[in-house]
Amino acid sequence: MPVTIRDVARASGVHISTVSRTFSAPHLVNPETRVRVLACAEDLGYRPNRAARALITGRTHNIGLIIADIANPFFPPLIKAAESQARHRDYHVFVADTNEDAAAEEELVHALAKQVDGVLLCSPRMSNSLIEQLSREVPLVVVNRQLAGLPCVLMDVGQGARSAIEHLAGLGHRQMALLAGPRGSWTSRELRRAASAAARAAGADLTVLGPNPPTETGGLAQAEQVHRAGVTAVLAYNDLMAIGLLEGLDALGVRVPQEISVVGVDDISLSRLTRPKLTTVATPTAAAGRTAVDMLLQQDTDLPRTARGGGATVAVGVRRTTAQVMLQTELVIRDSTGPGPYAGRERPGTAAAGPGPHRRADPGNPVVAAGDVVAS
Amino acid sequence: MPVTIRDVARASGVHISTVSRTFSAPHLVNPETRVRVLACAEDLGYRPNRAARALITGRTHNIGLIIADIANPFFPPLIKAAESQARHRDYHVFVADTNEDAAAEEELVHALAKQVDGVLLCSPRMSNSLIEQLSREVPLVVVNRQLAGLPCVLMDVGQGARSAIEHLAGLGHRQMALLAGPRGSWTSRELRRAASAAARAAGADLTVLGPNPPTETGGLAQAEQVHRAGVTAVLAYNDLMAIGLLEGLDALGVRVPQEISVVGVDDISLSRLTRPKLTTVATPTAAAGRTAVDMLLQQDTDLPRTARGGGATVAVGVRRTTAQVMLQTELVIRDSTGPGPYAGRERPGTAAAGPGPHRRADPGNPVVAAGDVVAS
DNA sequence: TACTTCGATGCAAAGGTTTGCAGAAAGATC
DNA sequence: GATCTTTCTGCAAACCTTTGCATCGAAGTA
Repeated sequence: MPVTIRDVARASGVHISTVSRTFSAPHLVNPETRVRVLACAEDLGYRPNRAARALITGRTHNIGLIIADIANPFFPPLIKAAESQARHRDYHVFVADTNEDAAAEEELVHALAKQVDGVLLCSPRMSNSLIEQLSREVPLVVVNRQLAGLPCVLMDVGQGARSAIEHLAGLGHRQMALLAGPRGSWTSRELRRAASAAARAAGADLTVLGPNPPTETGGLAQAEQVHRAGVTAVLAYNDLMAIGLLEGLDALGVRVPQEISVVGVDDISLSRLTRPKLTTVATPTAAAGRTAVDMLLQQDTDLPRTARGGGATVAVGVRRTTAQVMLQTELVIRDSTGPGPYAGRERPGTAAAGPGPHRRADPGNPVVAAGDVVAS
Repeated sequence: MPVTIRDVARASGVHISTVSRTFSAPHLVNPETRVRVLACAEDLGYRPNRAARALITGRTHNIGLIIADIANPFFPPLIKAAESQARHRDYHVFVADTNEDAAAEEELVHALAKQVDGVLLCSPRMSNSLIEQLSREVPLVVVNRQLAGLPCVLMDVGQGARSAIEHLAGLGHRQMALLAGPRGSWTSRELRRAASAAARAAGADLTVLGPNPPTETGGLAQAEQVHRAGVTAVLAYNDLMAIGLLEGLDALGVRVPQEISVVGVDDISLSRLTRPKLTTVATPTAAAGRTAVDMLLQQDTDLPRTARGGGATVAVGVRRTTAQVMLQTELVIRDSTGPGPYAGRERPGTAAAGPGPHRRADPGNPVVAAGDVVAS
């Protein structure tokens, strides 16, 4: 029933190899023949069987996309961008969800390895060493994790945290809390590192609460803790947690931003819809998706998959380019942050943020810190 | 470099066919041999090549999932459920996003057809006839669209709309509006049909506004229109639009629910977070995802794909079961609906909804309306 | 002992495509 | 007119599995 290359060949009176070339190397076939073949193919509704093609070329034209949680609104823009970028290059995307589980992650990489040309690992929860190990099984691009020797797409949440803390300090806050993210998250560590340093520089105290699940519930559950800690400003690991916190504080009768200021990270579309609207560190998720796909496909064209032909395939030192791309973030000031108890009594050296809300700019050009590494 | 079945065969001193059987028909191989082979396979890190297997068995063990818009929070729970159900059965899910575009939908079905065993078409925007035509190319299960002769998973939004309208009428509303969804949406038509009938029965007027894009922006853009229409209650195509509408009304200084009551559809997690919290018709999205996968895989085991062997494969009338599953919805009353101008002056026959908010019950058992159809 | 049965394994074809190589026909060069 | 190119097409092997059939040895039966 399914129409194969053979049917087309028969219908157009040429050999199957000519049909094959009509599609994969058109310049090698006579224009007249080509149009005839194409007409027949169109007519019969022929579509090349990708499995068969994959078998011989070693390329499936699929890429895997492993993410922690589709339900987190942070990811869909990334997925959409990755998908559309992939589609442009005639690739398809396999999306898989790990439910924030490191074990599921490993399992999925294995399962995907043989049926994709590469995997995008987004916000992994696995250990670095495990990721490195898996990268020997299938080409990997890692998003939101820095890993020497592997291509990474990073968002500069450190800079974002710094801006957020400076913004808060500028508003006169001295007692702050950081709602940490899940264990195993590079972003969370990065956030914590940068926020601590920035707080110290601004002469403010920073209490770290967590780790927490990166969800509304995670934020909600910490509301009381935050309240008891006596802080006047909070930076949350992501917007979802910030929103949960907003909920929880509201339930406790704590007013935002009058009593406590809240800052999120990600700038998901939801953050414009809460009351008060959320001040947040915008991360360029779509750009990250696009960039990651590009890097994977780049890497992929570098190293040909099938070593057919001649006997002992002497591995002459495959050259793997492992660029690391750092994408910029930006603080978007809305209504969930306001003056703290020390407002007006600012310390010198802490830059006061301008009064008007920043509008989020274009994702901007990636700051590329490329490095070449020669692997075996 | 990649380890094949041949490597395992060599290492364990048996023929490749024995290795193959060790995995696909273990009962046919001697237990001792089996453990030896398995040990070698484990040792070498062998994973069967799914492309090669697909080529001969005709099954890819992948399924395609085509949805209108991943960024719509309605879909992620469906995707997660589908994925986890598929994984249980050793299947993987290809997720693709059409950006609400009917043409992209068709294109994607074609592209996916050859590399999946079946496709889940969620909330399609294509015409019925096109869907039917595509279903001859690849097994299809349709979600949120009723189509004779094809397996469908439906949510009873009609019932939901009825409950919503009755709830509003019970609160004393007589002038209502329906914010329609996108063109081509079965759900939107269904909603409109049921809401109109229910409004008529309750002696209320129902103005239909739309079609609209099913997004916050779509709802926001209609706020002024709604205001001008002089209605006191609105049923929106989905929660996202309802939330956008909430925004827009707020901007116009219209208070919800004091001046206008708003009801959404879907019960996305966000609807608990808006102020006021959204009254909405909960749809069993996760159950829909699970059910759809089950139906697809069921259908798939029914009709063997490859007709190898014996000469003319006389099609003796393949029996296609085309069950249609209708899942129940439920009205969840929160804070965005309140008394209308006719409160207290209720007409007999309109059941007043209880005051306490309904808690959403378990997804419940599907109401199955199964039918057997003999196709060629 | 001769014959059947049965369980385990090997053999080889098949699935749809790509691709190096070879052959043919046509055109160019001398 | 012979030789060399060039352009196009055909041939057949290869990719990695699965699977119907054949084989073979051992156990069971008469």
